[in-house]
Amino acid sequence: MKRRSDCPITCTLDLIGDKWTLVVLRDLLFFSKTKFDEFLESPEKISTSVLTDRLHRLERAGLIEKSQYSTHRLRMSYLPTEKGRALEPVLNEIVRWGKRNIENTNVFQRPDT
Amino acid sequence: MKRRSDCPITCTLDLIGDKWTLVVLRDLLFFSKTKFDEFLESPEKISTSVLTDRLHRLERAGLIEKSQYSTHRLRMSYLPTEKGRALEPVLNEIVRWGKRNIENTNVFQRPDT
DNA sequence: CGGGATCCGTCTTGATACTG
DNA sequence: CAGTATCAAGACGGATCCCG
Repeated sequence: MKRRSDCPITCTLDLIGDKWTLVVLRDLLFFSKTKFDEFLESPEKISTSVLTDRLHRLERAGLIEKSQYSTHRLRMSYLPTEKGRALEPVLNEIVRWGKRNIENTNVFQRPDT
Repeated sequence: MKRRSDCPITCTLDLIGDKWTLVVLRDLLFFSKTKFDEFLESPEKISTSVLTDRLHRLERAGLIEKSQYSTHRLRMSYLPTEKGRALEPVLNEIVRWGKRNIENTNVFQRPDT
């Protein structure tokens, strides 16, 4: 989606404000996933086309960096940039809210939740 | 979207993780908008059908409450519940990130940004 | 007239199957 | 392993309709 206004909330949401993107970011930031297959394994069952799309968007937005970590066979890894890691507080607040306001969410073992 | 897992992030996103919902929440929490028309006036130009849908979802999720504020003529107002107001920290973190990491976002005068 | 609901064409997203 | 191609499903925008 194109930029819709100059509001910092709207602009941020235009980059990351959809469910699949945030699931990918969770996997990157909280579970340190880096490979295509690892993202596919998450319980939400993202499909390959959506995953490809979201990884591209995140890369274009400068939130992750793609690199080949093996010379023969293409083995890609996706790592959050500084800018991407700066989203952790946002994710943390979402976790806090979710745990307090939604029943039956799991324990989710991670630092400052 | 139905609940996809027991992850607190995913569950939260299933409720509020789309751009229009969060724009409406911004208007509710930061700009104290309460009336249908006020939401329509925002620069993002939400359409009436989408607005109707999001207000319903937020109401069903228990994040806002609808009430009639005038006896004759139906004049509705939408107010955040306790649970809805608890999302402020999430929005605040989004604002912080947006202002730091996206060019040309506006000043957005609100408390703890 | 305020406050929506509904319909419809279009644009976007997603699930699967298949490939370099 | 890391995607693309294809096609189906769903979300959106705008107009119009409806009801008190």
